[in-house]
Amino acid sequence: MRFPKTRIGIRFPGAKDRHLIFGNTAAANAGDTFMTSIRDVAREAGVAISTVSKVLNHYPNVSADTKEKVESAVEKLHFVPNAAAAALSSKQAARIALVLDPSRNSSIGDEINMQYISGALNSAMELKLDAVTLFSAMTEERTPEEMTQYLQTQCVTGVIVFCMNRNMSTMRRIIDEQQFCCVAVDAPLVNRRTSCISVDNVKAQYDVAARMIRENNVKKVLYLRGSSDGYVAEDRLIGMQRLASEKSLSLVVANGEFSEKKARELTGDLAADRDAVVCASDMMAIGTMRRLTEMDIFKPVCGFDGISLMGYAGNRMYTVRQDFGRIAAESVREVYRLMNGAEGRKIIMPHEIVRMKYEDVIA
Amino acid sequence: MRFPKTRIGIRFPGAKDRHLIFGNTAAANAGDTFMTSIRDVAREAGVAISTVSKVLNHYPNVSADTKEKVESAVEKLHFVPNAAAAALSSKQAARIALVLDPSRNSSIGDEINMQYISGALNSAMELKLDAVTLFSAMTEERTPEEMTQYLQTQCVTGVIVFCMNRNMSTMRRIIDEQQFCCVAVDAPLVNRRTSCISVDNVKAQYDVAARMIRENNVKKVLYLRGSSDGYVAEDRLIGMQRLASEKSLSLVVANGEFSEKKARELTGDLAADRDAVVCASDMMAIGTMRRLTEMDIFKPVCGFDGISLMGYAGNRMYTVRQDFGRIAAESVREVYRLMNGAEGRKIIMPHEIVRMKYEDVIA
DNA sequence: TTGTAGGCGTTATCAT
DNA sequence: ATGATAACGCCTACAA
Repeated sequence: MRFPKTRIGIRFPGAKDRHLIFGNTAAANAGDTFMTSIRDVAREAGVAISTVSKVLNHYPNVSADTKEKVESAVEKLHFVPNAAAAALSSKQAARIALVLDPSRNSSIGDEINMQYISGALNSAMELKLDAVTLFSAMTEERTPEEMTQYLQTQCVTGVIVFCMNRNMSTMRRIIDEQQFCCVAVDAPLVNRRTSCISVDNVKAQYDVAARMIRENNVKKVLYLRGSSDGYVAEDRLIGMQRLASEKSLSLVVANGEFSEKKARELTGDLAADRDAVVCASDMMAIGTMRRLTEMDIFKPVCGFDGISLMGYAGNRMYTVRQDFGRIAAESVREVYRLMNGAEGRKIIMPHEIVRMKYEDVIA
Repeated sequence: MRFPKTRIGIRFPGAKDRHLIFGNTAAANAGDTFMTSIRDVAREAGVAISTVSKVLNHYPNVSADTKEKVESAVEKLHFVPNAAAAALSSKQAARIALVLDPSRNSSIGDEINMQYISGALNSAMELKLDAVTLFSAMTEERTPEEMTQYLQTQCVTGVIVFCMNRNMSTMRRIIDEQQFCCVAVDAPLVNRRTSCISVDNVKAQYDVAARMIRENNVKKVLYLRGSSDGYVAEDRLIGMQRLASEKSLSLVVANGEFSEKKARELTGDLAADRDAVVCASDMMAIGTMRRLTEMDIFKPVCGFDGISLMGYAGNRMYTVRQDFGRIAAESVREVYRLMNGAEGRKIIMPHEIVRMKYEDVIA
């Protein structure tokens, strides 16, 4: 037995013979996969391989004439360069990793993560970056050294962390070590090769609560804050506190941990003598509203994120809409900038105060 | 100017000099990235490169002694083989592509897609396959030739299509051409190198409707079918028809197109004289239920899919729960089988009739 | 059982 | 402006 048992793949008989007949166009062995290579293009265009490479990579110093010849050969042969070979040769892969946490609070997390993914993938495609998606569980179960090796192995040079929180020690080390270009979403981490991106959480929380308070007569508010694993919870709390002090509100703060369930409980315990409940996330807002409905009392509630589930949650609530797809797209652009040598920086994305209703979310 | 403008990446000064000093451990030029290679491992273990390779790939015919030496060297150096080089060299990449459609009916699609993704990625990791995710929009805007090239370029040998429908001509061609190992989810496409996987849609639709009918006195049912772009709609309809004829039910069928909105409308138009509404998807069930509530009448409704949004939709409804994560995991295992030479086949996954309530979906 | 050497498709250096 | 050619890191047929 010559081949290892665990190896994967279809055998390509004859693949090794191809060069005997120079080029592979003639080697039509059954089962062989035609990988039209740069060599075929070169032959078709009647130029050297290196010239083709120069055309493909938009080098200067190629005559318009040869350029055209090469391009038409490329077209004719449907040639697409082999990414693996390019990466191997240049050691400069145009490859980024997206790190997500799929296990966040189910419904909400799914919607947000899908928006992240599709925003990122579309943007990556435009920039001709290819992307692999990883889960935080996968990064955190590795040591920083293992993770570094893994990323190098995969020819990844840029990483976008969509779920950065204080418990992610491996990713934290990766960021600190600055060996890769990173973008941290919703976490205030910046260095020469790391940028961060988020909405202005302080202002957004302030804004949405202010809007709700302006339209209702509220003096005493219950604020359900998020857990402090994430970095955004503090900012949002600050926004709320700022509003409370400006408007001389009575403020009770409880930790709802971004959990619908926890918010339900806290609402039951603490909401009775409050005029309104401000929640640091939509899921908590939904839990709160639901509980209030069960208790058969009405109080204004507001959330944060702008997920479509809010449209199903009964009463219309104010919330902060973040455009997650756009944030992801911008993150990709930013990591691209970094990969081209730019310095890390902080990016603030716009937000919007909205009122979600069923009619708007239904398709 | 020597480097093309559009190139990506951080320069690694000195990278090309490394071989002058044989091996790269000594070449600690600033900015250089240490790619510990199989060569380093070989040196550390005092064996030949090919021997290391054999150990790594679990070839037989390696003495336990050298095997151990190599393995400890690997561990010591945190060595991880370079996937690009391996793929390039062997032309047998352990790489699969996941094709999804993120634009399906928002909420429902997000939840399902995330379950697909996480199920697939986890399973891929176990099998040491790496996965790239693509969107159907990306596959379908390419010609089959371009797509083929692209996949080869990316060293992809296996493809799982989670959103296969009759409009996807490019993927259809890819499947028919049998150049890649494919798994089609929810589409009855099988050939030597293509498997398909889904629940038994006929039986599932029959089961859930039967359950609902048994517990309510229903004689006349409105069935909201799905659009026929997808392959499952027909099967579900058949299941419903079978039940109707067995139980001598009066059956009215309308095309709800898997749309919540459409289901609302149809409910308004057609439900009045019906005893119950059976929907081919949860989203339609939600739309239906919502409309019935607005009309202030109650009729039993059942859905299909088992998404958690059902828990928010008010009344408890029966639905068919599919374990999308498990389906995805199984799909990956199947594509792995195919990549190892197995033949395509049809796989039926189990389903479950459930009644979703708020308490079950809240976290 | 272990080692040697040639090749995978591309990029980059250096002549021409 | 173009063309040889040596890497890139790994795999594998074949020799030892």
